[in-house]
Amino acid sequence: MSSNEKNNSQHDYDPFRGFNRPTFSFFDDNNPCIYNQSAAPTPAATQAFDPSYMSFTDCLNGGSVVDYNSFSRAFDMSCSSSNVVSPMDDSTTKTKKIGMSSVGDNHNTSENPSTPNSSVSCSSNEDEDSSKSKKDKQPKGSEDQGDGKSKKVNKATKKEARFAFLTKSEIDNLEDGYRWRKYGQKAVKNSPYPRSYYRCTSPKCGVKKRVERSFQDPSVVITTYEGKHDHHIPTTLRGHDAGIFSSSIMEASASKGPAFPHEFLSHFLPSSSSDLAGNTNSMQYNQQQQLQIPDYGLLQDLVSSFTRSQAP
DNA sequence: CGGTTTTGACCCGCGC
DNA sequence: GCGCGGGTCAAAACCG
Repeated sequence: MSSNEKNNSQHDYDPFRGFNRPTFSFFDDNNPCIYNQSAAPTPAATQAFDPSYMSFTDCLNGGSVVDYNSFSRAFDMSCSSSNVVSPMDDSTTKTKKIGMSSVGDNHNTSENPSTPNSSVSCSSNEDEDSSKSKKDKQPKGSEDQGDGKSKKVNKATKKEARFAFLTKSEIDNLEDGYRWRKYGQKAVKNSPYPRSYYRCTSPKCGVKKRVERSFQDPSVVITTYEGKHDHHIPTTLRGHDAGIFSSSIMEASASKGPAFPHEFLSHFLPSSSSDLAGNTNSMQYNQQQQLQIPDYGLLQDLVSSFTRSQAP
C-alpha cells in the first residue's frame, strides 16, 4: 500500500481526497446496479434508478440535491422489495456453502446470474452468522500450548452479524470511521485481486471486515462486515460531518420508522441513539450506503448481473 | 518506539 | 483420507 493511500485511509478527513469519490451500490431485485455519481450513468443504471442519481454520501450529508424522499426511495427499492429473501436465517447459516466459498468461484456463479437467490435482503441478521467467524484463535502462548495444537480454535458460540455491500471506488479500503488493522491478505481464486482482512483496532471489539475487488468489474469493491461494533467511532478521527450524518439518519429513522433499515445502520452506529445524539463527532464523513448481501455468492451474482447489464 | 502492514505458515471445514 | 481453499496467526518489516 502506498503511503498516500495509507494516510488517506486513516488520517485524512476526507477519505476520497485526491481520488474520484466512490459511489455506492443500490440493488434492485431484478436489476442490480452500481450508481455512479461522478460518471455518466449507464442506460441500465438510469433505468434502474431514475430520479436523481446520487451517492449515499450525498444523502447522508443532507446535500441540497437530495431530499428525504429520494433517500427513502433508495432504500425502498432495495429493502422493501417483494422479492426480498432472507437467506441469512438459521437455515442458511450453514452458509459457508453459498457464502464465502463462492467468492473465488464467481466465474461459476456468473454463469447463472438469474439464480433465484439473486435478490437482496435488508432483514436483520443480528443473531445470524457466518459459521466461520468463530474461528478466532487463541494466542499461541495461551494455556493450550504444549499439545501442539495451541492454535486450535476455541470456537465462539456467538453468532456474528454479517453483511456486505458493493462500492464503486478506486479505493480498496473505504473509510467508515472506525480504525482497522489489517491482519491478513489472501489471493482469491480465479481473481487477480487479493482479499484483505481487517479487524477493528478497538480492544474489545471483534468486528472484522473483508475487502476485495471484483475481478469482473475492478472498479467495484466488495466490503463485508462481520460483527457489530460495541464502541463509538474514534472521536479523534473525524469531525462534524459525522454529526451531520448521524442526525440525518436518526431523524429519518424516527420519522419513517420501519421503512428505514435500522438493522444495517445499527452495525455502524453506536447502539444507543441517545448516545449518538450527544456525540456529534462520532460519525464520519463517508458513511456508505450498504445493503445486506446474503453472502458472497449472491454478491458475485449481483456483480455479474450488473456487469452484464453494462455490456453493450 | 509504537502501531500497522506484509507475508509465509498453519489450521480448519468441506467436497470428493 | 486427502486435497483444496478460506481464514487467521505472528514474526519481520515498515512507517510516521
